Amino acid sequence: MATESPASFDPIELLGECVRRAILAIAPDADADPMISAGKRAELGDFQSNAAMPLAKRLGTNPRELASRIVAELELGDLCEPVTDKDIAGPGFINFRLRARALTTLLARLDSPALGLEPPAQPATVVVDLCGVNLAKQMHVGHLRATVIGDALARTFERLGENVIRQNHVGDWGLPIAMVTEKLRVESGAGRLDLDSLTLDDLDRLYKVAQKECAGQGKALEIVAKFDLGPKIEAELRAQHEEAMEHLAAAKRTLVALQAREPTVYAIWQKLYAITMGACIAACRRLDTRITEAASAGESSYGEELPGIVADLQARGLATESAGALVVRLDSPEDGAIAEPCIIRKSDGGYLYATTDLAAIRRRVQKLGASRVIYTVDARQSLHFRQVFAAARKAGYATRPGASEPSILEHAAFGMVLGEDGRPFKTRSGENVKLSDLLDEAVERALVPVAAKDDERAQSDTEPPLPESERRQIAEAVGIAAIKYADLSSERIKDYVFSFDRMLAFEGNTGPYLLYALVRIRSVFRKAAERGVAADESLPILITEPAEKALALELLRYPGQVRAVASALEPYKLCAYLYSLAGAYSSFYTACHVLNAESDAARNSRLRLCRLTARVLEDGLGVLGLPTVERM
RNA sequence: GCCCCCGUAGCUCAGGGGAUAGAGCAACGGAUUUCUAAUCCGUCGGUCGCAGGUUCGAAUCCUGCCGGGGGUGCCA
Repeated sequence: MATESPASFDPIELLGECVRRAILAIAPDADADPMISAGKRAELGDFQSNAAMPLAKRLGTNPRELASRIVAELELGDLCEPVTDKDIAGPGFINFRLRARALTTLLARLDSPALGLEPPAQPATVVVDLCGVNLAKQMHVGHLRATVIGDALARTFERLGENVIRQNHVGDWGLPIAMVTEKLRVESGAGRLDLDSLTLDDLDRLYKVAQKECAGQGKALEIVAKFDLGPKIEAELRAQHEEAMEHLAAAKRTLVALQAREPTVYAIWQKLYAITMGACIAACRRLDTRITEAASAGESSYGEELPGIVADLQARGLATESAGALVVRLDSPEDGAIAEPCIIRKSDGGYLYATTDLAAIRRRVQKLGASRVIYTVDARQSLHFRQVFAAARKAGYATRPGASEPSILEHAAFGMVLGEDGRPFKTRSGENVKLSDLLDEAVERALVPVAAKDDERAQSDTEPPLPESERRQIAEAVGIAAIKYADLSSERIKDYVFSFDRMLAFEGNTGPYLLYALVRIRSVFRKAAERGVAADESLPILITEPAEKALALELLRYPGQVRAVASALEPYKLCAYLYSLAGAYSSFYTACHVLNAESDAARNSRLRLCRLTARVLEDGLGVLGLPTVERM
C-alpha cells in the first residue's frame, strides 16, 4: 500500500510514485504497477523499473518505445539523475541513479526514533500460538523452533506497533497426561515416589513408562491369530494385553477425575504442571524469548467449553454423526474441498485436539479480538490446521463480533530439524535431545573461541583479560544467538540440518557474524569516546565513497524488510537483510576509515553512518530476538 | 490409493514471469604502521530433478513424470 508521503525515506516508494504518474499520463486506464526494484546491474543504476514490458504487452505496443515514452513523461524532481533513452536497456528496463543529495535526505528521514516504522493509528490484535510444550516432557528441538520462530514473529508484530498476545498452547490435557498422572498417583501412594522432590527428568521417564504400560497388544494378537503362531505366544500376549487394558482403564478413570477436579488427582496434576512450566519458562528466558506463564493457555483451559462447542455445531447442523463419531464435513469447495472430515467428538464421547483448537480459535478471535491468529507449529500438522480453520470459519468462530469477514488464521508451519546424517535429530539411542543440553553445548563450544580471542587480544593490548564470568556471559549470548539464528535464517517450511560447527562459525551467514559486526561498531564509539570525539547529529551525512553509498542504500531497505517478515511470516527475510547490511558495513569499515577520516566533516558523517547502522542492527536483532554483546 | 511440502554450485541456502541465475561454506590467490583480520577483496564452481506446454521472454506459470520427506476418520 504505497501511500503518498512526502516524508518517506523509501526510494522505491518515491520512485514508484513518479513512474506511476508517468504511466498514467500515457495510459490513464492502466493498472500502473511501477515495478521498481533495486538495480539488478549496479553499474547501470541503483534502481530499475520493469513496468514497460508487461504494460506494452497489454497495450499491444513495443516495450522499448513505451519505455521511451515513460521516460519522456517522468518528473523525478531532485530524487534521481535525469533519465534519458540511454537509461533504457534490454527489452525495456529503465534504470535510475539516485542523486547523492537525495540519498542523504532520505537517510536523514530514516534516522528518526522510529527508524521508519511508525505505529499504526489503529493497532490490530495478533495472537501468536507458539512453544507448545507438553506436560511431563522435556523440551526438544521441535519446541525450539516453535518457540524461537513464534517469538520472532510476535516481536515483529510488536515492532510494527500491533497488539500482540502470545499463547503457549500447553499440552496439559487428555489421556496421555492422565496416564502419567495415574502413574504418579500409584507410585506415590505406594511410597515409591516423593512428589515433592520430583524433577522434569523423573516426569519424562515416568511418562514413557506410563505410555508403555498402557500400550495394548491388539496388533500383535491379530498377527498371531492370522498366522497361527501358536497358543503359547498368544496366551503371553493376551496376558500383556489385558494388563495394559487395565492400566488404560485406570488412566481413563483418572482422566474423568481430573476433569471433575477431584482433589487428590488434581493436586498431582498441579504438581506436574508446576514442574513442567517452571522448566519451560526457564528455557524460554534463557532463549531470550518473551514467553511467560501468563502467556500460557493450556488445553485444559478450554475443557469446560468443549461440550458447548459440540452442542452448538450439532444444533446448527454443521456437525453430523458418522460411524458413531461426530464430524464436520469440509469437502465442499467453499470449505476448501478437504476430503478428510474434522472429527470433533469420538464415538466414546471423548473430545479431540481439533475440538480444543476450535475452542481456542473462538476465544482468540471473539474474546481476545484477534484479527490475525498465527500458529507456529510443525508442518506435519498442516492438515489438522486446514481442517480446524475451515471448520472454525464455517461455524463463524473465526469472525469477530460485528465483523463481516473472518479473521486471518495462518499456520506458520516449520520443517523438521535433522541431524548431520540427514535423519531426524535424535541421540544415538533414538531419544530426543534435551533442549537444555543443546543450549549448554552451544555455549560451551562458543566459549572456546571467545576465550582464545580474548587471550590473543590481552597479549597485544594493555587491557587485561576479561574475567571468566564475563567470558561466560559473552559465550552464552554468542551460543544462544547462533542457535536461534540457525533456526530463523532459512525458510520456515524447510527441514534444516542441525550443525554446531556451521551455526557457530564466525564466517558467513551466522548469528555470530552479525554480533561481531555490531561489536565492531560499538568499539568504534568506545575509541571515539576515548579520543573525546562525538558525532554531531546536526551536521550532514555525506555520501562520497562507493562503500558509503552501498551502506546507505542498504540502510534504507530496513523498514520494508521488517514489513516483509510480517506479511510472509518469514523471519529469514530479516536475517538475510541484516546479513547483507552487516556485510555492507564490513566493506565500508575496511574501505573508509572512520576516526582517521580525511576531514572532520567526513569523520562526522561516517560516525553518523556508524550510529545509524548500529541502531538498525540493534533494532533488527531485537526483532529477531537475538542477544547482543559489547565485545567478543 | 489420495493430499501436502521439498528438489537451484561439491555442501548450506536465496531468487517465485524479465538483463549475464545470486550469497555463504569448502578450494585457491591476495590485503593488516591506523577504529576488533571472528574481517575485507578476488578467482574457481550451475543442462535450476526430467519431459512437454503457455509466452517476445520460464529457475519462476500449467500438465505429466522421477526422486526425497510428511500426512491421511476417532493420539496430540
